[in-house]
Amino acid sequence: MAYRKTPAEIHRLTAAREHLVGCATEVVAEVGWSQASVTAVADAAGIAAGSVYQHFPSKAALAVEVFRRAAGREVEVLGEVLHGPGDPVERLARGVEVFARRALENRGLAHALLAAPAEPAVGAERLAFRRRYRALFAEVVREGVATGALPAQNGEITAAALTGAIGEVLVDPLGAPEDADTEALLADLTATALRCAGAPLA
Amino acid sequence: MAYRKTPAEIHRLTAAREHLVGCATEVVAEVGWSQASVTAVADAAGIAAGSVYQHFPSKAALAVEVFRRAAGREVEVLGEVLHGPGDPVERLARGVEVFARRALENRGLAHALLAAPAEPAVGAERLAFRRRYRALFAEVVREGVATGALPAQNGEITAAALTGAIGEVLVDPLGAPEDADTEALLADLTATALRCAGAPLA
DNA sequence: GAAAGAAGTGAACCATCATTCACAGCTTCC
DNA sequence: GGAAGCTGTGAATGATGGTTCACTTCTTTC
Repeated sequence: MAYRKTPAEIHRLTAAREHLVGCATEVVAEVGWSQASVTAVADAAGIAAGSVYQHFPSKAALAVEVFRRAAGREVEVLGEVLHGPGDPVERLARGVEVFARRALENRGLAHALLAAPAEPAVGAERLAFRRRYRALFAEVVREGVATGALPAQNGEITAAALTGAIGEVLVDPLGAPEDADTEALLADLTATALRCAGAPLA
Repeated sequence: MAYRKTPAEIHRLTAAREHLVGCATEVVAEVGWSQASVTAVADAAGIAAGSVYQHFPSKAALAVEVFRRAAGREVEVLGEVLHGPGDPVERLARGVEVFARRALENRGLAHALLAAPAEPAVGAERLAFRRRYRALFAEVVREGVATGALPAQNGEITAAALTGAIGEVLVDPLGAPEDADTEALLADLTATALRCAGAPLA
């Protein structure tokens, strides 16, 4: 009598879940959290509203999953660059540039992750991820201070400042449809970030 | 038959409106925008929920008024410091310090103005005010570049970075009930801001 | 002091959505 | 092939909270 899921069925279910998360991410990137109703997301995924609850216990849980997936990718990429080869200042510069470039290449999503108004659960997640960005930056800053490439400073504060500065500089461009000169923006942002950490001018 | 408001009555009305705005500000500072329902605000002001609509056409209009009043004061104070006496770098340092100190002295309100989730109308207002902060900072940075006290840079970008950096550095302390060492935080934040603008170390 | 008009009240109204649930359609198992 | 159990459906449900409105209370005017 016991009913056991066949591998194919399991695969179908997880695929459906992945598809739902993917579609939800697209909807959020396009219209923001506030407009991403359960109905809108379900429609985008081609399922009924009620079916969302086969995969997630609540809308908030789905939203958190969407956020974690997308933000997790960014943390990972940033971490790889910051832990990669090169001296601390170089890595910091590349980290900022890569982060900003990826945001500008995927504006809708970046805006949703960084700035768009969201329900409390997502807000909490945003805070948590900001701490992770901060921790990554703080590490590199402390390294730079240790090697003497950067002046003595409170690495945590500098890291928080970097996180905030990057977000704020990007907010306007993220809202605009197309930026006139992305490269110039990236150069200016990177330069500002380096100054913020006290790196000598190139 | 024409009914004309007596001066005393006009005064009473505007006083009631002021009182409402003041109470709403307190409520928002204490519980945030999301918890500040019309009923809660009306209760705090000692009036009925319906009476709110004698003074404002909608809850959003009241919220915007609350935001503008409070944020306007900060812009004004910051502007006075940044336009005050002293060389650009000194003024920048004092501006950052004064801004942060005021925020830390009135944490609830500062958090509501800078970071707390809010309805779209308030979000738009927040963006507008961030542009004003940015414009103020940009002015001083450009001055500093002109006098040679600061290295060549894109003043707008630096100003945006300063705005974001200050906000981000303050977010955590604003959430905490009481900070261990406010003065150390202020010193670190100011130092970071100066580095961000490229000012030589003190 | 009485009529007329404005402000104040708060319970009812209404719109919006997340969530549920009775039912239909498939899959598994024997 | 048929019973049992799981997934999918989408209209109904329910909670929330801003807004309205018939009514009361206060103010002005003559």
